[in-house]
Amino acid sequence: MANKHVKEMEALREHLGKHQLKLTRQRELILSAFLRQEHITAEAMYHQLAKSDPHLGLATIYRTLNLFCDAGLAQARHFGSQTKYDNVSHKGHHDHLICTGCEKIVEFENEEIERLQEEVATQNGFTIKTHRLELYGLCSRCRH
Amino acid sequence: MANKHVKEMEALREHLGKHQLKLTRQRELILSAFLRQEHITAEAMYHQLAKSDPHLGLATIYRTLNLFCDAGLAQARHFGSQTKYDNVSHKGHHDHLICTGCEKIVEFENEEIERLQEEVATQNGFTIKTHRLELYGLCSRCRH
DNA sequence: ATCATTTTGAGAGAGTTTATCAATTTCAAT
DNA sequence: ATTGAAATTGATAAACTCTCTCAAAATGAT
Repeated sequence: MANKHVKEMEALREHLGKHQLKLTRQRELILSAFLRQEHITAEAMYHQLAKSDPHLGLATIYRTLNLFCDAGLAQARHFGSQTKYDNVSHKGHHDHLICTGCEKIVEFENEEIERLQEEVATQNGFTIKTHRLELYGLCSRCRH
Repeated sequence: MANKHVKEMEALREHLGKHQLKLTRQRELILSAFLRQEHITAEAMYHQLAKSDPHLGLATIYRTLNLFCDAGLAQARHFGSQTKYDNVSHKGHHDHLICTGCEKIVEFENEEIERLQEEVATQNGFTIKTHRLELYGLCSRCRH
């Protein structure tokens, strides 16, 4: 299980080293669990990990997920009242199709859209660092 | 000032009428203030209106802005921990360029991007209801 | 003007995320 | 392997944003 995520583990180590931070049991555990998901909230991860490690604090989950964001492994997305953390380590940037019926999330990438975004930004004198694109609607199953 | 926003006022009246809701002094006041802004949080509007009407409650601002959303005059957008309400009454749908340096927000529309979004949705069996596209970066002034 | 219904204001309450801090763990230097 | 300075953790309090509650006030159809 651990050897599955060597690359991400290495990326975390590198970030820690650069910022005089330490590698802890909790950080390894949370990274491993995080990489098994596509999108997860801190709360959900807390409950999930409580089974194997009942004393892992919620604050630690939040701190660690934010650390992953700093390290470029995760990306936070705010949905209404909750924040979901996306795994962006192993794949490139991606956008989301979200079904408002069943909450299903489909990821997609579209080169052409990305290119047009750059174009719009340039026209307005902006240099884009990141972006978010979310399409909300009904999936084929929920349309009925 | 009031006669500037006759159309929106009429739209609100129509919504109220259809849902057996009442037109109050507060709703008029908040609508008038809301239409003078592009993007505003409930909290900011609360402080802004406190000067002229110290007893206007925060809950009323929230209730009223949500009412405007129902009426199609406003649209809520979640940014990190805060919710901004956009004025969408007088213009069509638009997306945002956001400067992470000075918080400036530039609106834009791009037909081609919208078309490609539809295409992606169709490919995945989705029917889009709404979307949000936000580009984050630095404006020309903040790049230095 | 009357009165059923809706709305308001003020504060309590709910939900999510961050701050605090003593105790513990990490890791570089012995 | 041991030490010790520095970082981290867990538990809880606190902060923050937004909604709920409910008595008092306002609205608008009659």
